[in-house]
Amino acid sequence: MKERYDPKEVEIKWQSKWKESRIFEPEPDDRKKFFITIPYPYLNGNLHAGHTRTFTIGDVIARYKRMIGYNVLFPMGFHATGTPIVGLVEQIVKKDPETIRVYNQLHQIPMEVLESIKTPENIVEYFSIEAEAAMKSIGFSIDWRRKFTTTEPHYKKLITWQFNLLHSLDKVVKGAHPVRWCPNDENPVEDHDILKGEDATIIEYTLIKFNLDGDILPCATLRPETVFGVTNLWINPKIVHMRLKVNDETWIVSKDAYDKLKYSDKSIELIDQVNGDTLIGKKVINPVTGSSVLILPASFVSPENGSGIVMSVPAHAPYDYLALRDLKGADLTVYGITEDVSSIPLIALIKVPEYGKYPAVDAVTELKVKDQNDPKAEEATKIVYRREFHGGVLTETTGKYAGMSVSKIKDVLTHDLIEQGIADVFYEFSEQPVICRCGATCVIKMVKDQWFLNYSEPSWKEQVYKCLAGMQIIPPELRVEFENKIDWLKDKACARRKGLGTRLPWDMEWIIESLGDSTIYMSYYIIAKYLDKFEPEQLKAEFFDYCLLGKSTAQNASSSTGIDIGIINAIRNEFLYWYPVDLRSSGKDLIPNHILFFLFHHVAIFPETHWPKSIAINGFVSLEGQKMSKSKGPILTLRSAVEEYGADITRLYILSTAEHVQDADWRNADIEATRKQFERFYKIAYDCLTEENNTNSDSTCELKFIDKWMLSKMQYRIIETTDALNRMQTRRAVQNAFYHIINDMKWYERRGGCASKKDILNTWVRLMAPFTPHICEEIWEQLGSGFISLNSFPEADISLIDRSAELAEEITGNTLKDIEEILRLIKLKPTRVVLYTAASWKKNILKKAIMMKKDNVLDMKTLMNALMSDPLMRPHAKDIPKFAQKTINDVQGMENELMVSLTETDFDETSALKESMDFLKRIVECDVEIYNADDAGYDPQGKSRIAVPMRPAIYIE
RNA sequence: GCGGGGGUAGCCAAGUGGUCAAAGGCGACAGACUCAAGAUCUGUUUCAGCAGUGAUUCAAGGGUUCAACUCCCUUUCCCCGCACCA
Repeated sequence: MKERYDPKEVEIKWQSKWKESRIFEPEPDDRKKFFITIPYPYLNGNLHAGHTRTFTIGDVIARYKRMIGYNVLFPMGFHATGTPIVGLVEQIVKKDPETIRVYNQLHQIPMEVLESIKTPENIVEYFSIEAEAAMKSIGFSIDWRRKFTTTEPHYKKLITWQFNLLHSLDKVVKGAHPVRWCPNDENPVEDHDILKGEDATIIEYTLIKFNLDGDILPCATLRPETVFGVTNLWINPKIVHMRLKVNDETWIVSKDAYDKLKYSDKSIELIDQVNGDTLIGKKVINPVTGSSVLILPASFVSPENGSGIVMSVPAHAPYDYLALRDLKGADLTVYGITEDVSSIPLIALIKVPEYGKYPAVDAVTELKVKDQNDPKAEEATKIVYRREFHGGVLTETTGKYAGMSVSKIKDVLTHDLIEQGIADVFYEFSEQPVICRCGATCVIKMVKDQWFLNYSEPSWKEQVYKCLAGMQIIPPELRVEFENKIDWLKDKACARRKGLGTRLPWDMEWIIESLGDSTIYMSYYIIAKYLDKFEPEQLKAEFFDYCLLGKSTAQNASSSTGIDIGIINAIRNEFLYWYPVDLRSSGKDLIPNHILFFLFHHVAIFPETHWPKSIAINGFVSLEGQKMSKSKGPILTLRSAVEEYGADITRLYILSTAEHVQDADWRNADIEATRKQFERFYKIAYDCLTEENNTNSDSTCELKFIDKWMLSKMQYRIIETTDALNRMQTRRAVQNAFYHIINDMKWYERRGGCASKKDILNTWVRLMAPFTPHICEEIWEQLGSGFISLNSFPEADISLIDRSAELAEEITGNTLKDIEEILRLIKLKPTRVVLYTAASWKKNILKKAIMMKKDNVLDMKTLMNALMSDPLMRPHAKDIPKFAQKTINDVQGMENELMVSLTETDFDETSALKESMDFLKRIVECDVEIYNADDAGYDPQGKSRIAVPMRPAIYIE
């Protein structure tokens, strides 16, 4: 161990020793196993600070588990399937300036390398080498024998097997789904291809088919339940409508709606045009209630929204109510309407606590909305909608749906109506327009004949809920998030036309989408170790059936694949040993995709005993307050961080800067501070080890309060660190194992503690080993034998917890603080400091009060009675009430631990202070005297009277 | 809109009923060391105070309690996800 800390030297030394000794290459044995995985990185860039955080947390847990006796499997692979790598190659090959800049300057790829990249394979090769080197440089304890890339032929065999299996289980089905579509490019539009309307989402409307003499007038609505309250339809008389043949029906819709329908999965044929005004005054049949309602004119109806035909529900929609009211007295005879339409009776169907029978009417009255053009109409609509959605219940008007809450009805009702053929689904963007990069306006297209993983299937979801219920989620608050996401997940298109990946085995023109192929790859880590034992073609279904599922026999698997039966047995046994996954630790961005699919596929394929055990989630990392971006910057690569600060400091910093799902902000000023603290740690260790060699007095020196205090403190640090690690609170763990102990050591040295430094260091280094393994190995080399990485994690020794020593240090520290505060205020250089510890009668009162608190009988009356009956107390009768009252207040809020310490130890304040007298003298630079108030000695101002337990009185000259 | 997470001193950030004027870090200021700078160490950093104290604070407002940053209600602001993309 050198006097000056050189991270690089230490890190290279230990990384190569670990490698030579193969200490992170576990084989099954009789220990308990722990299988931890981190999502493999996607190879379209270098590992950055975000990866650094997620992976370091995983490595710390792996190292910790190893030190507490588990046989730990911590493997790593690389993800390369999908489209981004293909896209990146295209950009690099055509020398896109922005791409070249980002990858050359931010990802730090030399120009000659960039120029040599021609194929996706080049990218995969380059980044996989870089990523492995990066992970090694920061000291992750990964078993590298098991690495693989998802584009390898062997791996594709697993995916083929998996999808065949899912297909046979009816988990992969054919269907159609809506996508954002550019009519000009004739392609789905991805996020980064959108010029305008990036936030637009696809909204599903229900289309209700009103009947007009055989023609269908479809009305799009987000609230299908209101069909029960329709009093009329609205049509804009100035708009030309289209009559269409839609499948077997005839529809009338606006021109815009016609354009949209062309991209749906229906067959559409234009018949002729219909002017809006010719429809007004006619009567249509409400397909749900069977009632006949009038079509009325309304200028507010816009052809761009929905079908261009609107159903009117004045009882619950302020606009409809207002429009109807506005028609009062209007002359509609031109449309053949002679009745007074404003007297059409409203139909209520939702009961909501805030309003009477007609919520729209009440809202309009309440907000004093004038007419349909009043901006407040919008507000009224929002309020009514929100209140009805959250608190509304359907009334008898809705027949069999009566009593259901509005928030639950939509899906059920839509489903029912579609089944009866009286409704349909209509898609619309949440905001318009959505413009493609090419300039064209995007539409929503139904992609037909698409392959889906039918995640929405209730029995599949049921299994996932069951799996989740049996899992530990870290942090626990996130469980509800998982439940919501499972609930939200719909069928997922799982095949694409382009990108890297495995072909769908039964429909070879499709490539399996790259999220679907990243779901059970954890099982492949077990196989990946044996890749040199067989060719890809040998990995037939029988192989996976037996090795992963135990179907049939090893003999059969061997004979149908030609793989040695010994290998087959070894793989099966290893699988049974390592599976299931004990912990999957990931960034929070992967919850709604990778992590969720990981659960779905595991429950579909594996028996319950092999379902995952726990999931841990962590937040992102930003740089000096700015969001990182792989493709635009800023970005900080793992390698450059390690280059600049060293592996251990980088690890320590990223672990300590935020907890769990909280986002971390990487700040150079802060990591510099970590570096300084770390160098201090190194110096303490170095001094301790070299002192030990020179003098031998330490171990023979008698233990003082301060030494016992340090040992005691250490036990708490161990307890806290262990507890934090068990909850995967790495920040808290580092606080305790590092920062708090540093501060303890500061105080310890300042107080002149001398004993057991080496013992303390021994514990401390082992406590730190999961976080900063390199330096700890380096120190351990001088302290113990073997690798610290394989040594045991410290366990707290309760017998070393010393409450008297803690009280002694507390009183010393507090007294010093008080003296310093007085000195600061009186601004004098002291010549004499006199301390008086509290009189014994006060200590008695405190103890009595604590005892009463324990028995739950503490109050002023009881305490006074007890005190006054004690003859020894009588001399102080005058002072007792005031002190007793104060004591009661103190004791009410006193921590249990302290009460125990005060009553159950034979701690003596005077002797504790006497022991630290030399220290106090040194700090205040004058003579210090200590008396007990019972026998005050020198006390010119009678200060001893104000002394209370744990708070000596002070007199300064 | 739906769902999730947040709002604590100049900044970052602990803190789920009493040990809290509130850990830790950064920054700032002062002192020690130094010819000096840096590093390091010590202290201060809401306000007032020449005796260890007092007053007012934890987004805003209200409530529960002997006691609230901590529990409940209302309001408000910020961040993230809402998909076929890894």
